[in-house]
Formats: sequence, C-alpha cells, structure tokens
Amino acid sequence: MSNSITEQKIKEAARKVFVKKGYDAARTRDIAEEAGVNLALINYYYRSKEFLFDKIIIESIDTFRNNLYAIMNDPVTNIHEKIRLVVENYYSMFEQNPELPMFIFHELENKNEKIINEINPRGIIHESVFEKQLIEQGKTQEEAKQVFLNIVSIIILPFLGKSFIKILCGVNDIGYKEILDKRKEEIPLWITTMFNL
Amino acid sequence: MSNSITEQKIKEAARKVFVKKGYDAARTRDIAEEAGVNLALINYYYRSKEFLFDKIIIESIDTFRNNLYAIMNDPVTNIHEKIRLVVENYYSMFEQNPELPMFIFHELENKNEKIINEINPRGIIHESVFEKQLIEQGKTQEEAKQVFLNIVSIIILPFLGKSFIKILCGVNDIGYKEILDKRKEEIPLWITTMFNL
DNA sequence: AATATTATTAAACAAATGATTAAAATATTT
DNA sequence: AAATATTTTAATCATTTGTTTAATAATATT
Repeated sequence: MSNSITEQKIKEAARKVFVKKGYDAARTRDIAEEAGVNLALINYYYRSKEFLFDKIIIESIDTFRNNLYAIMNDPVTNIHEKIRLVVENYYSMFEQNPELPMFIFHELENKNEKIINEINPRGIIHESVFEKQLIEQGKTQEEAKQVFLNIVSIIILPFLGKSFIKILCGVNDIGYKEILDKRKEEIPLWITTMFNL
Repeated sequence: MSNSITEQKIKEAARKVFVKKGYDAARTRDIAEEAGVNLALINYYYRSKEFLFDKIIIESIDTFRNNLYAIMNDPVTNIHEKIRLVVENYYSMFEQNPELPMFIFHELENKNEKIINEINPRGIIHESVFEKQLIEQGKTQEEAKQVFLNIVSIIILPFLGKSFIKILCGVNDIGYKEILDKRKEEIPLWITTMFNL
C-alpha cells in the first residue's frame, strides 16, 4: 500500500515539475504526464495537489537545512574547513539542480506560515559548533550570525539570480559560468579576509 | 485616450497584485478589485494580463537597473562612496517594498527570454566608472565583476530570503530586523576589507 | 441639439484545472 | 477457484479564470 512504484514515480515527477515551474504554475496534469501515470492517481495517493506539494517542499528544505546543519556542527573541522565545505556542498547541489534555490526561496516566502511549522525548527547557527569556534576567535554571537549570513549570501545569490547577473555583468551563459567557477575558489578567502579569521 | 485615470488605477493595482502574488497566482479579478474598476477594463486598456504584466515587470527592472547604473557611473563619487550609496539605495527601496526583490528575481528567472529582450541591454558594471576606479586600484576587470557581485549578494539576499534567514539564524521578525539594520552599517567596511580597497 | 466617439458595465463564453466517480483490471487472501 | 481488496482507467464535474460581447452611459465633436 504505502510506497508503491506508482507512488514513488508520482513524487519524483512532482518534485521535478514543482521545482521547475513553482506551485502556482505546476499542473497536476503535468505531473501525471511526467510520471507516466493516470491523472486520478495523484489524488488517489496524495489526496490533493497541495498535500503533495507540502511533502516535496518540506523534504527539499529539510535536505537543504540538514546539509548545512551537519557541516556547521561538525566538531572535527575548523572554521576554514567548514567554510570550504559549505561552498562545495552548495555548489555541487546547485550545479546539479540550478532551479532548486529559487524554488525553495520563492515558496518559502510565498506560503511560509504553513511550511515553517512543519520543518525542523532548530536554528542552524545559534549555539552551533561554528558559532562556538567563532566566539573562541573573539567574535560575538551577533557577529557570528553575520559571518554566516555573508557566506550564504555570497554563495547563493548568484544561483538565485542567473539572468540578473548576466544583465548586470553584461555576460552570456559562458561568462556566467566562468564567474561562478572563479568565485568558488575565492569565497573562502574573501570570508576569512572580511572577518579577520 | 492614453493615460486616463482608470488606466493609471489599473496599472497601480496590477503592480501591487503582481509584486505581491507573482504572475501565476495573480488574478485579473484581483487587479480589477484592487483598482476598484470593472473587470473588462483591464482588457480594454491593456489587451491582456500578459501585456499588462510585461509593462510592469519591465518598468520594475528598469528602475532597479537604472538606480544602480546611475550610482556606478557617477564620476564624482569614489569607490567607498559608491558602495555606501548602493547600500542606502537598495535598503530604502526594499524596506519600502519588501516583496519587490523576490518579484524581480523570480519573474526574471521564470520568463526571462521575453523580458530580457525588452530591458536596457547595457551592462552595468562593464566599462562603468566603478570598474575604471577599481582598475586604477590595481584590480582586473574580472575582479571588478566579483566585487560588484559580492556587494549585490550581501545586500539583496537577506531581503530575498527573510523566512530562510529567520530559520537559519533562529530569530523572529524583530531579530531579523536587527540583523538587517546592523548589516547596513557594516557592509561598506566588509567590502573594502574583503578586497583591500 | 444631434451625432459620434469613448468609457463602463453586466453577462456570458470557452478553456483549463483540481478533483471525483464508477467501472475495469489486477493482486491478494481465503 | 472464488471472494475480497487494491490499483488503474476513462469520463465527468464543478470552479476558476482570462477574455469577449453587446448594451448602456458618459463625454466629446460637429
């Protein structure tokens, strides 16, 4: 009953369609077609478009969140290693799935009340190992949050705003890719320089 | 005929509704109601939802773009003043209209082919005064792009991802606001430190 | 004042869309 | 093998939604 092949096919197709088009533009018929499955089976297995969507967005956010959490709370790695790992983690995630960050950010801003109650509420930076390590370096809790926020901003925004960046920098797809690759190397250094780490 | 009161009311209402809900979730009936105007008048004055949307998104992007362009090409201000002006410009823009950045970024990624052809194609950083000033400081063109991109990333991402940041940092609306206010002061220093300016 | 043009309205249309139903096919249990 | 439960299908429903239409009102022009 639970976790039939069909059920899995629907979820995978839904993930694909929702991530690509967003909740509002995604059609249940798109999902059924992508899954190669009769339209009615979506409601049969998942009750409604909205229930199906909630499952997927919550899974996406949790994956996103948990990766970050694991890196930031590893007691073995130091500050510099953590920064490098965060960069590598998100670069590989977003290079494989360039539409994922916009999906998460957009849907989270859109329908936040409902979703937020369902995802793991534990803050990632607050009382993390990363925070402790920064405090050992003489930073305050508030500064630690800003360090963290700048890491995330510098990594994610270029993935969120591909077209935006192409316009701003006056480059094409190749130029965009070059800029991103170059950044990947520089980000850890930028962060350590910026905060004297 | 052109620019009647009704026509303006529709455009203003449409801007409000589109920015808040996005193209896909916005209903022509929402716009008509917000404008206090008969539904048919939308098509009477603007032909279709899509034509109306295009007008608004292109205006939004151009405003966004032109503000940045003006600051970055002012021959009078130096690098540090430009950075501060960019920060102040976008903070005041986004504090007044917090949903604007997500609107622009999301729609730009969504329907980019059509929109991109209509907006001012001139790159903002390429051959700008800001770029020249950075080159005088010994930076390359590629480095200048990265400087610019980091400024934009650090400023905009926290506005794009309010919920995201609240989750990551484990703060509420007040904590979010405090973080943003604090950043505003720090960003120029971060950028100059990061790039040795 | 008469006429033409423009603006507005209420109603309706056609297509799209999420969901349901009842029957058929398939699998499982007795 | 028969009976029962589960899965799948095609058709249909009820709403929603962008758009159009035809009539009316308001305004401008002659």
